[in-house]
Amino acid sequence: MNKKTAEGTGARSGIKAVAELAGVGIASVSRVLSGQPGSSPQMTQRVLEAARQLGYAPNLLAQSLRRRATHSIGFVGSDINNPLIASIVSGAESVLSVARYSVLLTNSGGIPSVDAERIEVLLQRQVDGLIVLPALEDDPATLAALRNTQAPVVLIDRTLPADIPAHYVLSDHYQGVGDAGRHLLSAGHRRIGLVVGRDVRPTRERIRAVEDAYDGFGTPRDLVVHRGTLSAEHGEEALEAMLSSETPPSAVILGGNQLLEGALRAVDRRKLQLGVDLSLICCDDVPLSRFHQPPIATVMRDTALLGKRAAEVLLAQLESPGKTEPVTLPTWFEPRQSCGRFHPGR
Amino acid sequence: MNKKTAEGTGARSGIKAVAELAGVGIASVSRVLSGQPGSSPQMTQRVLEAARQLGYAPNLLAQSLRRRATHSIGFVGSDINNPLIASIVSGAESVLSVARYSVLLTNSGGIPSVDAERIEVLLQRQVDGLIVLPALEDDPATLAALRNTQAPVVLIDRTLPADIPAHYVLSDHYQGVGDAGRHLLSAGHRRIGLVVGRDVRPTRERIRAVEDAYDGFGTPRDLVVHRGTLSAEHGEEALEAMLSSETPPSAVILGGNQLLEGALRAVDRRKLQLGVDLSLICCDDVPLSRFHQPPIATVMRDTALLGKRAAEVLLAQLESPGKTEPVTLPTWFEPRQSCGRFHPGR
DNA sequence: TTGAAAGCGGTACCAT
DNA sequence: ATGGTACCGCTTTCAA
Repeated sequence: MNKKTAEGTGARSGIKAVAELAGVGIASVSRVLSGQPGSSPQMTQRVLEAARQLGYAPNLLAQSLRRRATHSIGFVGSDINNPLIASIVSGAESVLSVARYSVLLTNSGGIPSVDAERIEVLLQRQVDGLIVLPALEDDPATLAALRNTQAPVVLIDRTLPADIPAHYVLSDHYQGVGDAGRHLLSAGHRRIGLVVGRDVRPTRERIRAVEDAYDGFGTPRDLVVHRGTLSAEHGEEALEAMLSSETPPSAVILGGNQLLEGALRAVDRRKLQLGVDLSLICCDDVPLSRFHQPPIATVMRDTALLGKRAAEVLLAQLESPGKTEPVTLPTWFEPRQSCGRFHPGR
Repeated sequence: MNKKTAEGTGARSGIKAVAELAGVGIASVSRVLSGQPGSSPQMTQRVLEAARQLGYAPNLLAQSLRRRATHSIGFVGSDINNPLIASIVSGAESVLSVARYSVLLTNSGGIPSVDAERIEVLLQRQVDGLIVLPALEDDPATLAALRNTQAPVVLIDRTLPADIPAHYVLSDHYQGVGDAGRHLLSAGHRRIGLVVGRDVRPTRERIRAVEDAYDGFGTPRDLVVHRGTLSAEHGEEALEAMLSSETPPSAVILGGNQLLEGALRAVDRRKLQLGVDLSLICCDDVPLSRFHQPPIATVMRDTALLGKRAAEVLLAQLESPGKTEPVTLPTWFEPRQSCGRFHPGR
């Protein structure tokens, strides 16, 4: 298929080689290739032809250095293995890639110091912007790293001190978990367990939501909060702990999808029947949970949308910087058999 | 906490500013900061102090341009939402990040032309290497893109024409699926359905494995192969099609984890009891599948390891280029209730 | 040991 | 419309 001689010898040729072959100046080549106006049709032809012959491909590194823009953004999350995070990344990537931005992905493993370190590296790589899901909202190193840049930063499901110039895309956990709580209370549950992660916005909102639900029922806040990491292991531990207490809760809300697997292990071991012996509600969808026996009631949200919105906010800032209002996306409660049927208050 | 004056004014200062503040030459700063030998203790001190004061952070773009190495690698996959891919990425990222490499992540959506395009962009960004999971093994554009570089390329679960210089990390699908097939055959199944994706290595190996299993039993190859994408939708379609045929298979092997959800929809709709009315085996683990009622038999593999090995092979090539033998990682069959109990051949 | 200067591969200003 | 050239921020001879 080689028309001429050295077509596609490997993308080694630079703009200089193209200029030589075309017998024109370097500046002209740059103009034509970057689609700037002010080139005669002949010039355009010659350059394009030469570039094609040499199989020229621009060195984006050099271009970025000179233009002071890399057309790349950094994503810092805890763990891409979490389908929640994966979905967010995926959503963000989809809108960024149509805008021709590349994504630098980093996993911090949920370790605050790693968050900070990774943010620093990404900034050194001169990313144009950052989408961050930090493990903590008040880690000094992370905050320092974030303060250390002019590049726009979008946070997902976290709120940072006001002195950090950042943009926010949040989920309305309060609504979904509130509905879940009210559902349980009107089903007669009076002692509800809530498994949560670290003290970040979703955790606070979920607790507040259930507390307010109790208040709305004029019932004492008999809420059992279990804190830890949002892992399957913690899900198991948390359920074990709650269920073996003197006065175990009759319903449990899991504040994270990863908890479900562990929770089910504990439930299985104790041969409890979900929806009968214990009501269970999970926050965030898990692939097969609606096919579980019984199906697992879930507080849903569109996680891909979370990533998309974050990317959109970021792109908008890249266009024209400025302050923005937080974007809040809905969550909703989907009752399923695992949270049982109504039965009169005890 | 600001010791001196302008400490941390934003990472705007370059190596030049450091040199000026320290009252030394630029070259010396570079030497000290990049840890090269041949600097007096005083020089080292002065430079370090100046850098600290200015909150200097290197511009990795400039460094990469000059060094002709970016310390970054590109990952091209179909869809990070697939927990399988997510796990691979995660595994790769974990070993790359300890080697201080950054990862550029791209989703192709399983579209061959997008694969090619994304590979091209990553190469223009001068990634030092590539880990690729292309949708097809013979897409001309993708192959051309891959041929277009000196950078080492590692393929996962794909084999390319011999003229492409690439390295391979593969799964031994033949073993796991073979065991699954033999399990079904000895349980008395004679007509087995196999749902697969496009014509890539895993698909071929799985078909071959079941065929050989039939042969090993001296039984006619009564295999029903259904081809399509590896989506939940296709899983549903495939099962609908197979189950509504005149002579439906009594057992089905799903050649991809995403198929399971769809398959379960079809099974539920028909009120079939898995392990009794129909035996089902899924390739690759799905989070809750072992908690399903009944638990889903699965052909397992360590997907994170797949990513780790790929990264290791890549790093080794970056150290010292050369040809390598394909790395093959095991798969194994885990029988569970969904594939029923033994019952005599019909 | 140290620093001046020549690039890396582009972009963009400025004069022609 | 075109091309020379300074420069982006850093590394790396090379000479002092």
